[in-house]
Amino acid sequence: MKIVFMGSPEFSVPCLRVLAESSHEVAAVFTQPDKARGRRGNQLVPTAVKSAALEYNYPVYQPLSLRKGEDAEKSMQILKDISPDLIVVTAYGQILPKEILDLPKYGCINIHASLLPQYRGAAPINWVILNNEKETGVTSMQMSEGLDTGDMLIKKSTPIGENEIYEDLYARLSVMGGEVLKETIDALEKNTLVPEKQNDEFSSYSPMIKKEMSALDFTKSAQEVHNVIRGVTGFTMLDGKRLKIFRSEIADICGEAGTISDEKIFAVACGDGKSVVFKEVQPEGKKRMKTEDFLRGKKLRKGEILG
RNA sequence: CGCGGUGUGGAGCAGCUAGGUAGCUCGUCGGGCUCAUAACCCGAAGGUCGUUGGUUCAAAUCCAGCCGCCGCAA
Repeated sequence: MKIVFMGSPEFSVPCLRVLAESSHEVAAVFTQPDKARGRRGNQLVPTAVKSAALEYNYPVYQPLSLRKGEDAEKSMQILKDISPDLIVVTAYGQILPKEILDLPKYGCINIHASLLPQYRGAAPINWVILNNEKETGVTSMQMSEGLDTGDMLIKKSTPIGENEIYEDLYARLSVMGGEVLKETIDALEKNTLVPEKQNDEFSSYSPMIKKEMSALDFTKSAQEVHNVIRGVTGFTMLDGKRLKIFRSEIADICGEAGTISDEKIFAVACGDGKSVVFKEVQPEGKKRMKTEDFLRGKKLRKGEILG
């Protein structure tokens, strides 16, 4: 088959590699435009998918939009010229117009990082952790006009560990995404796919993550604080400086909410009489490090207030 | 030229404002002790103080450029 791939972040890369290692032809790769990033000189940074695509010498297109403007028209023309049998989309970051959805013979297939119909939308991996889910997965679907509403094709689930963080899950689901894509395409060729409609009654939506959501509120329960740290990386203030928290655990240590309840292991008391123990942190201007390393250079006092 | 931080043995840091002996908490290695539990005691190795140049009798420290890492903002 002649396939066009659309994706942007690291999550999409395993899917692209699956296609690259298959017998199918990748005729083009669409990804988001390079973003200005960095503090010095605003350097342009390509997406992970672009970097990977260049390894295989695939033609890369980075339209600003597929829906309107000059880029959209050009893109449409490019796609028509290619006339792909299938378009594979995963975490592309743009909504495809119906015209494109209808273009390929087999339509467009999307790989989504949740067990649909739950957690449709942009940030399913963050939200399953924020909501303390015990299980999530990857679903492939035949794309339709709605956001992640298409008929489901293949679904794979995986348990979420108590202390597992967004990064861990992201990496795991990313690999699973590749596996699901492979199975989906194999089944498509053998014509053994059984599309299953999504039950909208059980659907839920996971909106984009906002920065404020990372601010830790220690008046909440330790579990809730723990989930924020795991799901979106927490941050708080210590000594007037910003401190990011990447990993944590819950411990039965009492204390006044928002104060250090055990200075030797960096435990902070929460609103429900338990504490979160920071396991991996990053001080402002410093590298990310394990708490034990952080504590070698920084002396904490019991009762010290955070936030 | 968006704002700012930072670079010191293997790790995390102090020292820099007021230039003059390389320090702390760990780790590693050797020895002792034997359960004091993130055990303790003694000893040792290990550093061109990011880099280049400048000032100076003397620079980790002051000045300038460059490189690296990072937070915020986009």
